[in-house]
Amino acid sequence: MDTTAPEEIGGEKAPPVAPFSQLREPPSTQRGARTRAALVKAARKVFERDGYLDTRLTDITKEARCAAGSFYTYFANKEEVLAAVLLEAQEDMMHPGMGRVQDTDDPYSVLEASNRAYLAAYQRNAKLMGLLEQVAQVEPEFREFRRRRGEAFIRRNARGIAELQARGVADREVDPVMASRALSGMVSVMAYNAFVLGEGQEEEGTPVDFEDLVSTVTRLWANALRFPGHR
Amino acid sequence: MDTTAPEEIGGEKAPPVAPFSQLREPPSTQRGARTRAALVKAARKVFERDGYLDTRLTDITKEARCAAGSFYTYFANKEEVLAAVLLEAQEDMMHPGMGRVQDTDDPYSVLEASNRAYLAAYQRNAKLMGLLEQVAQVEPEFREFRRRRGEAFIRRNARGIAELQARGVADREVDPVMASRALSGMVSVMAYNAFVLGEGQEEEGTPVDFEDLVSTVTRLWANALRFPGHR
Amino acid sequence: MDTTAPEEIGGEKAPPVAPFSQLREPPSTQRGARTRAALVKAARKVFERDGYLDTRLTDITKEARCAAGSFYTYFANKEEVLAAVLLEAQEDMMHPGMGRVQDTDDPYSVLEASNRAYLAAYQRNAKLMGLLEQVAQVEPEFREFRRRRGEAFIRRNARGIAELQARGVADREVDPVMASRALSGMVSVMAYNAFVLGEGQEEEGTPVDFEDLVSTVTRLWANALRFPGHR
Amino acid sequence: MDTTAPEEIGGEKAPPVAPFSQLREPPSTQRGARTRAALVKAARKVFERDGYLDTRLTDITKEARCAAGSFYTYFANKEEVLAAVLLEAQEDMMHPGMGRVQDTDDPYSVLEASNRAYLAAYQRNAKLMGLLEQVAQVEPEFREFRRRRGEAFIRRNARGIAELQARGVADREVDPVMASRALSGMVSVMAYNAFVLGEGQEEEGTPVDFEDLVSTVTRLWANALRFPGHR
DNA sequence: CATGAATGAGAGTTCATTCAT
DNA sequence: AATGAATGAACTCTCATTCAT
Repeated sequence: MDTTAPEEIGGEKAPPVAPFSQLREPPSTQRGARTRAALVKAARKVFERDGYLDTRLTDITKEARCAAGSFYTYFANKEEVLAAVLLEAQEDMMHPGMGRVQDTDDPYSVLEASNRAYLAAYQRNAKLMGLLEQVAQVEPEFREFRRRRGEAFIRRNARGIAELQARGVADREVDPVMASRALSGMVSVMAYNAFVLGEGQEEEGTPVDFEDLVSTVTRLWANALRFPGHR
Repeated sequence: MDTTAPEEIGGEKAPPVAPFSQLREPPSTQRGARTRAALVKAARKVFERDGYLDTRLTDITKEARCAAGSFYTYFANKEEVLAAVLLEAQEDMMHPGMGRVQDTDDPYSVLEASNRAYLAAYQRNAKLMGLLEQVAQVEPEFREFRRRRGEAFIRRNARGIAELQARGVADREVDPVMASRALSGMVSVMAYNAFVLGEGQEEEGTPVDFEDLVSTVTRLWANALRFPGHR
Repeated sequence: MDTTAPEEIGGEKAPPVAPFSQLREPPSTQRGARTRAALVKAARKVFERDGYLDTRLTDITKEARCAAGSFYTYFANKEEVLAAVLLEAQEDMMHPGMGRVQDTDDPYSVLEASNRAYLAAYQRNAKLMGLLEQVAQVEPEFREFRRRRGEAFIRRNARGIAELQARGVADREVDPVMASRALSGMVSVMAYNAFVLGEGQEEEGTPVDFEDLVSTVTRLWANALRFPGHR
Repeated sequence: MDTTAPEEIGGEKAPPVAPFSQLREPPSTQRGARTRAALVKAARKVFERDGYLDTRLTDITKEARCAAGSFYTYFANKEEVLAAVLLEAQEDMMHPGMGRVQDTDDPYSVLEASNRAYLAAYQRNAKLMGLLEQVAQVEPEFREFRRRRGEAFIRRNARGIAELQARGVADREVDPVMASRALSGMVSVMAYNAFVLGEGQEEEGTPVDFEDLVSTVTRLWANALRFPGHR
């Protein structure tokens, strides 16, 4: 219930949005490649630490230990480095890689594994996801990026729901796409609240246990689609 | 399933956060009151049009037809006007006022009415909700404000779920608070996607019909809690 | 042979070019007017001293004894101050005001007076004329400004030549406009060489006497049109 | 009336100005010679296209298909390439090569041929002349270069005028040097207006016919010196 | 209370020049 | 000789905030 080709985002279907379509050509020398990599790494670190808006270009170059001007050898502006950062993290974030689900045909287990994988990936990249939410509020290109990422998940889940409906496992009354929007959304809000907002506020809220999260959303999702055979 | 005292936000339980604790005392003269009101109104307009970050203080004073300096007679900074704007809209946004649901005890109808009221309120204040999402990404005080608003809904819905569980109408396996987080979250994402992001993109997506929205989320919510006696 | 309405430049016939169409509205307070005037005055001084390109905006504000930011209260950029400077000097530069030529009908005297007035005005504003030549090489709007200024002189001189031809005083073989282009051009190069380039190089060239200049160009001009009755 | 030794500019009389006194010795290898030539050629192209100021060194190296650093193997800076470009074009610009004027002693025909040759050369090198005007406004060394070039023409024309005066063909009242300054200036302004400014504005002005130009300036020049025997 | 000009710190960006490879 | 990445000084412009009138 969770397998999208990476090109589906910023790829084949829709044309990539501005800052993602690499303008600068990749560095031709090794030294150049090293510097570029250092900048991307530094950018991720600083963005995650200070947020997109509070990051000055010089903070990045300082962190990457290079001159302010060097930044412009590789990127036209803040947006472009961020795009590079996201592109680099994309793989891991889109392919939760849910391990091998025992090839039980049991839909509940598959669903649970899928959710666990999604949530684990979200947690691993929590800082970046928080960053994406922030930038999406501010830069249309990244709003679009976020939308496409979301759509990819919604589409693959809608496909899964439709299959289950065909097999008589899921309620046929609901529209698979609408249901997918709602349930995928449900999972992502939970993830956002737990891993992005939940961080650093252990003092004031309930820290939410990872497995509780998995089982709650899985249970609700299964119920919502009226998986049969519930105890 | 939807009745919170307004003070619950920015009120009794938790102490109000900085920009909401009015520093300035209300203007003493009538003229002052008029100017202040004009500023708040202008601020809402400009914020909704240009976004929080792209709004310059002078845009607000220009819109309010008063001098730049006058702003500081009433507010210390951008955050404070925004707080005033939100406080003013709060009432409508927290008390969806779901009309009189026929005092049928039918939980499904009550749920549906509640969702309809929530979604309608969200739609009415869509611009402002979008604004809130934006500021929450940028100003901690508003992140807190948003959290409290969310918590209020979650708490009242958790209470409703617990009641239904007590009456044997809802699945007793799920934790009422966790379930409320998940389902309330589900509804709010749908609202955000439909009314905040959905605007102005009628061309590229499915505009989503309001009643479809209501029935989908209600159906999924009811299923998730395993309301009995489905048609 | 020398009377143009000031509006003829940047006026009625052709619409004014960008930096001349004052964007900023004039300051409403007296203090504002004072600051603006100080900036224009300072700008002229610095421009004439350092040239357009080597002038930093802060040089101007420093000279005007105001903060860097204040500049932008009145002008959008360097071009706009320069436009203000030129506009202010325009009057004097376009209306040489050749004194009262004895109403002798003597065309030679009239011509001579006209040339003397033109050259005197050029000399008075030599620095500014040099500046104009510089900017015209760099900013199309000012190239256009220079062109219009030139055209104004050419047109009025062409009119004068045509009249003299009608009265039988000037050679009827030449085209009045072409002749005016050539002869007006001749006078302006001489002025440029003498007053703009001639300055500060007294050591290396012949400083050229003002009256020699007047009589040379007048004589050549008269000859070129074959004024009769030469001694 | 038009024969100057090439050394007269940047040559014998006055010592050559900085960027013209070749610092670098000519490249020793063939490969070096090729690169240098490519750079000069590229520089001329880019300068003429973008103007001196808007040309970045990398634009030149890019056009020449060589690395940024290679530039400094041959030139110390922008000025120096430009000097090289001008030096290369100099020959053609100084020796209009007016064909063989039938050795009629007819001064009018000689004058006309001379003017035609001058104007044709100007037209051939119009872009470069425009460039020279631009740089002269910005770099003293090129102002000096332009001055010397002008002086060369003025001197040879002054000599011509003096001869005609001696032969009784030209008005003896005028000072040959002053007259030459004025009349040579007249021709060069006309050329500048027609060939440098006139380009690309065919739509808005009279494109000026080449032969009209020749005959107008020749006629006015002859008149100004009072050549006898006018029809 | 209202006004609107004045302030000035701070950010992004460019590009000639250097230099290790 | 050639390469092309690295450098960093310099400059413009923005806007929240103050304050004299």
